[in-house]
Amino acid sequence: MSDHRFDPSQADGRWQRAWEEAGTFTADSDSAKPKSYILEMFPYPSGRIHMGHVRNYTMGDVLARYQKMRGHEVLHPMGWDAFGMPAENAAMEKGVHPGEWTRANIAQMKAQLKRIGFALDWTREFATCDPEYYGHEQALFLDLYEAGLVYRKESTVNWDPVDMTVLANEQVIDGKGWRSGAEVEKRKLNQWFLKITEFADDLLEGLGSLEDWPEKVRLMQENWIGKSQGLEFSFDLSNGGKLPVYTTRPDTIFGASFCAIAADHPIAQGLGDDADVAAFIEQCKRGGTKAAEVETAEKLGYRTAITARHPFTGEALPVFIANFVLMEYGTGAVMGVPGHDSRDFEFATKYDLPIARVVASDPAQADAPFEGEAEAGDGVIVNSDFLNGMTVEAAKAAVIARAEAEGWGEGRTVWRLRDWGVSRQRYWGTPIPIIHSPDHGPVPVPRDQLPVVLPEDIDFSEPGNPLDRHPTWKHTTCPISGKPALRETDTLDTFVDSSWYFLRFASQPADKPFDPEEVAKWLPVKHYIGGVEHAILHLLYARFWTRALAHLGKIDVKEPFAALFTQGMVTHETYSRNDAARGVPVFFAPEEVRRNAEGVSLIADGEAVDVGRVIKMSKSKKNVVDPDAIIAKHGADAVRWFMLSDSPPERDLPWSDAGIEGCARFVQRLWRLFQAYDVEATGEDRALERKTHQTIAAVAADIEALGFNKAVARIYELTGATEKAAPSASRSAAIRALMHLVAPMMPHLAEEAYSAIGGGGLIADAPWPEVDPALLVDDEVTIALQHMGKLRDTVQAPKGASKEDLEALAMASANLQRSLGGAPIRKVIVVPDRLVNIVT
RNA sequence: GCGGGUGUGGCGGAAUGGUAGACGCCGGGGACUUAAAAUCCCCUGAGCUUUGCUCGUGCGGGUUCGAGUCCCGCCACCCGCACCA
Repeated sequence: MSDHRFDPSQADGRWQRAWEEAGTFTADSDSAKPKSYILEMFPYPSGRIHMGHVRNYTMGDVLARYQKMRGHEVLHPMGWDAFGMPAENAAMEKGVHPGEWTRANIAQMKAQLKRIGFALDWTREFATCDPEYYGHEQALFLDLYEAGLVYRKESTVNWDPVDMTVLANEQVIDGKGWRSGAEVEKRKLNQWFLKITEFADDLLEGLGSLEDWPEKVRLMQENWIGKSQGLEFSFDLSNGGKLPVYTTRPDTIFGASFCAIAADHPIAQGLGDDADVAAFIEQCKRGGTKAAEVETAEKLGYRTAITARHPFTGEALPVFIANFVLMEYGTGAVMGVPGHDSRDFEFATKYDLPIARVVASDPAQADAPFEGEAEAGDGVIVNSDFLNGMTVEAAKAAVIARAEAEGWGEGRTVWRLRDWGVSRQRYWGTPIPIIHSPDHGPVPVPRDQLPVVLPEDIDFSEPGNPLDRHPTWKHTTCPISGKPALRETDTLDTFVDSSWYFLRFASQPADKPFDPEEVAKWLPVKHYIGGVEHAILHLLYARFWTRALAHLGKIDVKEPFAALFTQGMVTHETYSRNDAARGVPVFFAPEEVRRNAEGVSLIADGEAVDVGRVIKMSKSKKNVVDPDAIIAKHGADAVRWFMLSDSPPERDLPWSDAGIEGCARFVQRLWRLFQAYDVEATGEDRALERKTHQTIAAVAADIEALGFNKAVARIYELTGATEKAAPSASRSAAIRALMHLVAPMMPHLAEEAYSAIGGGGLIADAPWPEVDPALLVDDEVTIALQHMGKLRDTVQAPKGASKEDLEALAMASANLQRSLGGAPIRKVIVVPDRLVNIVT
């Protein structure tokens, strides 16, 4: 070793080529080794890799390289979630074809990923916009269709009345269309749905087996599926009709003071001839479809002339049309119990309806007043006839039993989970392989006509769905009658694309979506890593597809991801100035500002800028740092090391220039230490040997638990200890161990050093160092000496010393004796190898 | 609004109910150098009457010989909410 500095600008590329030429990371399905499938959520090809990707993929990369060192055959693939709205937006704004734009982005991002040196099997790469991929997806869609898991129904969308187009939730800003600024309306369209609810129970049940998923994600999915037991019953109406309602709180039925129905409920629609009712229903249509908007909107109601007869008291309850009742959930109608439901409370207060107490902390509190809000908690039932004195649970059962016995209602399980609407009125997605025949209705496209390929010649100059406007594409013939027919012009939700891509990575036959035998070899994924923002939708949909395919007998796994890890975001502080003229902040990028002793100033004019909070990197706040620039400056290993250091992986990682510079310094520091490797050195250093073996074991445990920041800290410690040690065989062994320990994290540096000492072959192919268990335990420990739990002294003791010996050592401490001050000792607590605590 | 999470020095964080602040960054002092960079060494939670003591893990209570950790009640911030991916 002669170079004084490690030069990533030439080493990075050299080793990346070496791995590629050797096929080091190409997964061999036929290998006899144990298999590990390591997967990170594949990226949307937005154009540039961002730090969030780098963090996500670095974590997966460390696991993949580590598992390989541990003798596993590793599958670590990469591909592109390539359909979606940004490509269409680019088409509208810049006049580029979505396909061209996407392909160019993929090429650019792939080159970026390669420069970071990830251990990826690029032979399995694909993009979801490849006709081959989405053709197989169409076949799977038809499989589900034929199995009765696909159907069509009306559903509400955000409608922009000016642009005459359907808007995504993110395109609705404050209830207005993002381009037109027009107030968005709710509109009904016929759309395709997947019957995810058919698997609701199984999806819920399956959560219990996912032990290596974060508890919080399982909880979120559980709440999302939202299994609830309740009562469905019908009110007799004053107009002779019936009103079926569903409630999860039948125990509070004596507290009901009104009924509320959705604006699109048949009864409400039936009253639509009345101008006031029609106007109110119109009003309810305004605003977007987002849950957060619907639920924070002011509760509005229209009191109809109809009343509902209470099944027990016979009282006539007013029936309202209300904007907070959703037709999609339950029966689209509720009984309002203001005392014990916060929405009902707000509504009753506004419309001056009675608020009765039917649950109290104890029977003596039966007439306690409410303190400005509903009480949804547990208690005993009061003011409720035959339910009085029961617990909430018992009363629920009693009401359901009574309703069933008397035949006016029955217990029912209701799910919050709704069927998955997969129709999108857009171009850049998988065409839904259905033909609408004038004689036979919707008919599947015959399998031999798949894939239904998107037309290339499209026009984005007008709003609306380009597929629908295309002059010829949708015109075809009915597969049954041969008569002219129209293609479905909706495309599939891009979540469908990401619901089975992990199966395609495991096997890529040309004639079918995947090979079940290959899938069986690799699945389930051993570690699946991605952002917590996917905790519910993507992960639930992927679990659903896997189940549905297992249900059809196509694969033999139900849960695709054995272990899930959700990593935090990469954040950065923001720099801004308030634009007085427009009253909004103007943001500056990190490279536009300079930080010095006085603070942060704009390079352009030298004047100060406001330093804002540390938040997620985003283009709109300009607080982004481009990985390419950083790699060019510091090398891939420094960036990878930064991604793993300091912050626990599940938490946010604040980017800082000082931090990356520290990492780059550490790369050089290790390089200097590696140069001190001396194969001929002799002599033992027991303490360093111990430290080395303890570190190897601890780093392995930390990596397996994804505690990368802790592994990094251990490596720093061993580095420091090794630097300080005098030359010896033990020191050379420590240096060699360090090369292997950092190999998954700083692979370029590790290869360079390994080759320089003549390690032989690639360190990427070398095994993880062995640990001598005898060296893992220390023979001396530090004992804390406490008085009343306060530290007074510490003392060294042999490991495993007896309680009596430890107590004697404690009593010999002058500091402890001074604290005791001769007070009588009431108790002595001795924790072996830890502490002695004297209680006086 | 509903669901989920997070909170420890100037900063990122560490800590099976048992020595709070490992490790890193920043900062201060020193060495080397004609000088700088690089590198190396030392210090670095606050306070005090400084052999040592007191306070200190978002806030207020509690359990315990002992609480960052367990329990109860708050506060602040972040994420998700079904057409962003």
